[in-house]
Amino acid sequence: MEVPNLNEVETKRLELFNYLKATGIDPYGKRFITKYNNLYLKEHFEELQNVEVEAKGRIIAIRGHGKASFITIRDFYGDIQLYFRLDNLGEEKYNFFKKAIDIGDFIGVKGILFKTHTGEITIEVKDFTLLTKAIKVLPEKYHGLKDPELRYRRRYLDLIANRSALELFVKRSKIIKKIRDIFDREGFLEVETPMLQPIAGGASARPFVTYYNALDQEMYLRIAPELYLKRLIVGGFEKVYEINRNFRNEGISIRHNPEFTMLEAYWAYADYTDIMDLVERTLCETVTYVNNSPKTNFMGYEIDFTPPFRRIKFTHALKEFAGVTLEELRDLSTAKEILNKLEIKMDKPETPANIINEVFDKKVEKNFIQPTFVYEFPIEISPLAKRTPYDPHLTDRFELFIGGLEIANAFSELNDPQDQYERFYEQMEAKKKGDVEAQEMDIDYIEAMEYGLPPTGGLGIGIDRLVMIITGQDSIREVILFPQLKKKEVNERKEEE
RNA sequence: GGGCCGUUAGCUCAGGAGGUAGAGCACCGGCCUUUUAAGCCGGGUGUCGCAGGUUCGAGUCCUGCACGGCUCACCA
Repeated sequence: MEVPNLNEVETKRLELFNYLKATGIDPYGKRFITKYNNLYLKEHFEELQNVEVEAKGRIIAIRGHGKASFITIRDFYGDIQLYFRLDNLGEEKYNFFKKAIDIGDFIGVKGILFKTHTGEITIEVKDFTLLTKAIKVLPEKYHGLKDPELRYRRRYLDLIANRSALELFVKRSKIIKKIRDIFDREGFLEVETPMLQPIAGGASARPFVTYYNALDQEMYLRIAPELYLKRLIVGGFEKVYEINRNFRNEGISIRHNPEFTMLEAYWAYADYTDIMDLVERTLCETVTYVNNSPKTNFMGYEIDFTPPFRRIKFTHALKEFAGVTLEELRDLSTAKEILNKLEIKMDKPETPANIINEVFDKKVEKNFIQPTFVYEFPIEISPLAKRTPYDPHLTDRFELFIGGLEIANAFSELNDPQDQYERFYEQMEAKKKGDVEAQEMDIDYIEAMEYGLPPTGGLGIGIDRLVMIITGQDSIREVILFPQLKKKEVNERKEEE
């Protein structure tokens, strides 16, 4: 039998647990579906007062008074107080409670709903049943669970001890549900495309590599669904979207998790200006829905999602915050002087693409606190976007920044297969020169495009970051239930025969 | 990967300048039939992250390692 490492308290509970089993009481109980949840009982007190009701939940506090006790139980919807009296339960049952029931256990009760002298809605319990016995001790009730490592590794404890954590993830669900509702309403169809891809395309990032035994080939966890979704547009879908995970084999930080949730959407016959309007109304409606206001607080800023968002050309943003022009950055010798002046160190090859990226990342992005569309991105860093009609060095592409974070990326999709081939070719050249994030040639995708990709507007929204901003969280780990942590044996068990 | 900081009881934390490890909650025993961070009396339950080193003596000083946080790099 396997015996966990337990402290003295836990050992005693385990003995109790064995005693319960021996005396025919199942410490793991059975079904106990109640008509009302704890919140409902409280909200409908007027009509349920003096009525016999049932309630269930985990015990989070016990306040004993000798021959009576107050217990607080918690279900998903809320807490409710229970009043256990020796007179009501009888000696045997009350003593069983005193002896065998602890904080952390799940119980089900039946009793009369009333209000105490201090105004607390309470169930005067006539009978109770043990639903599940807890062996481990819950974190402390007042200070909660603070240790970030424990909170992330054992998120269930965080959810129990810190009600705000649970509420935050409920809010995350609501945000995603609302976005789905809006896209559905707008006529988009939700689809699923491969997570395992033979070529990791659609973004510039290092992929996770895995191996598929049956096919005897390397596969990649997707870094984006983009190229598959556009194949669907070739196939005749007009409005599709996908909300799911992307995987990027890169550093973890306060705003990066290696697996993160992305919304991608494609809208045939539209362009990036249509997408801009779609993003504006989607975000404003979503924020208003979950916050009861189009405003949020993030990193000490009040952010207002009321349309229209600020719109600024990429070149103007470069000029305004870095004091440089695209032409200067495209000229290698001028660019080097600028990098020096701006005190930017380049680790990557000093190509125009990398230099433009670097200057924009370091000097420009962080300035956009209120929702801001930066549009007409340079061609060098936009290998999948359609060229701007009046300037072949720019693309019909925008990124949306909020709170200094990149939240969305969108463009009129490049649908010229010849041009796409050349752009992929340039990416391959960059890769040969050591750019590990450069994109791969995807001939199969080119071929799809040769059958005709109609003019299409495409969009990607980083859902985790959006949730951070809407819920006011500084760290992406706070909005991901199980953020990526390094492996650690946190719960070693000693083996026994 | 670099820098800084952290790791002490189940949880939240304190441990001056090296001298037998502390508090609150939780838990155990006693009292208490409307409390709610219930209260009162008594009880400390510990591999001080791990491994070395210095020292008569290390939670404390030194080195290495592990994990975490922040940050830089990386990441559109």
